[in-house]
Amino acid sequence: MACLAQAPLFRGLSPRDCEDIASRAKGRRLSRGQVLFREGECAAEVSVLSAGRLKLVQVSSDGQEIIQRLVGPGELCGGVGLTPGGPYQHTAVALETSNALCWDREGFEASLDRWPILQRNALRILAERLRAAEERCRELATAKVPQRVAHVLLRLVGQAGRPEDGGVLVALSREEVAQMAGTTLFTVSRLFSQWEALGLVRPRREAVVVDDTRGLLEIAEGQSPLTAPGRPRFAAVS
Amino acid sequence: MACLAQAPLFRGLSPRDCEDIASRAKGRRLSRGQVLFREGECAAEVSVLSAGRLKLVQVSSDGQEIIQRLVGPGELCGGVGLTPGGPYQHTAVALETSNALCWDREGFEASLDRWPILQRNALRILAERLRAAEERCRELATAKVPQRVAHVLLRLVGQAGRPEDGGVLVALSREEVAQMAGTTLFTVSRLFSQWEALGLVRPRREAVVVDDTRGLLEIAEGQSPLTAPGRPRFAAVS
DNA sequence: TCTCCTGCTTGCGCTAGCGCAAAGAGCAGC
DNA sequence: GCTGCTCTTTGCGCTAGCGCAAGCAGGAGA
Repeated sequence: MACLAQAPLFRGLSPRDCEDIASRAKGRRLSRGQVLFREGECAAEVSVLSAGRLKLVQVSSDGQEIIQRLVGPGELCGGVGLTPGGPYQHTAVALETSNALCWDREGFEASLDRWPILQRNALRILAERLRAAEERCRELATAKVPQRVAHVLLRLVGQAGRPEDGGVLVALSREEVAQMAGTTLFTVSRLFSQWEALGLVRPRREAVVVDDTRGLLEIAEGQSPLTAPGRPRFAAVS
Repeated sequence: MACLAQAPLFRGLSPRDCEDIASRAKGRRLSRGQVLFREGECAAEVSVLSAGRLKLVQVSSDGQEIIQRLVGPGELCGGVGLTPGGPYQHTAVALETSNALCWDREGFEASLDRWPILQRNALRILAERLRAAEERCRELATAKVPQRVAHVLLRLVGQAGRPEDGGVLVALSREEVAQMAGTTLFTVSRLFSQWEALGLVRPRREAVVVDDTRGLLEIAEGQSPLTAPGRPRFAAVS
């Protein structure tokens, strides 16, 4: 339960209050592939992940799946801030064996009222998440595919990387990376192959080892010749 | 000041409290093109628009501008939920003559503490905004350009449309529409021309009149042959 | 009325990236 | 070991949409 005190949601709360709140939660265990909640269902619970990792996916009307976000230990997911009775926005799928603390909506909102810091923290978390989502929009709207994939990889290294002989292993399939970057598994595969030739990454089955973060950063920033082969566009000169 | 009571932020507050809070605000008048705050500046204020319309823009490292959101009367913008001292996420530019009520960050946060409903409302607003941003991500990642432009137009009809002989006039330039849909002004112009031939819209200078909402909806949903000329993709059959 | 300016249209060429199909490569279970 | 399954790679063709440039047009101001 020590992890709870470090969760952004509980920052500033006394350990005693943390424990009080945690004691009201129901613990849920998920093995890889299991679903914590499903997009469109009535949002009955709010959860904080205590161990493991989830992906939050959405599926568009034509059946395309995209990954909106990964959730790691200490992070919040579920029906936060939604209007009562509203549906979950995502389907939460465990990427590995995970544990979650789950409160029913009513109980959680009662806690928000009782500990104002909690509500303040929730506001901060949503604001930060909104910032991230808008940044993603900006990137999808303006950046080329290689830049986006490189950026996704860099985020994943920080968020879900495990050290692996000299590099960092990111345990996601080509398809999942594609679903985070807004492209196809084919294109991701091709990019990985190119980057392997440059010594940036080592492709693995359902994973990739990142060796040269610096190099990926250059691609993500668009400084690499790989992403800016022609002439870059200029602003009008006065 | 009657509009304040209808602003989502103040929902559930007594008129008396509304007035109290409003009296602490500084009123600002903006004429078309003026800037209320600028991306990257220290976020000193929180604002509610009382009249007019703003666009919230971001510019990416390579100079591309995108429009993240429009703000209408009663809507909130500025430094909400940010960590103290953090920067504004957008530049707010008036699309027409506008009035805003502005609180300094400290005063606003004090009000949040004093009226818990206020904080609850802010949470709802951010959650809704997050939902919208994620939907936009999904669309940018999965939908084709004509679908996205049609969808932007439909949103604009509701958000910023003025009735105009039989249709609804949306007063944004091709470029601005492009910046909302993640494409170029050329492509938007071409689409408008096509749609004009179908009787869906009437292009105007720095504006467009939408005549057939239904037709645009079909394009946005991808049911129109215009957006799905080839074979649509299928899920694998068992 | 003429001029200028800014925004819009449209033709043209081009390429990034998609989508398919077929072949390879790990991994599990028998 | 062999078999089958799923994930991945890669060649190939194709087209949506970008980017430019040239010309058009609607307002504002002189």
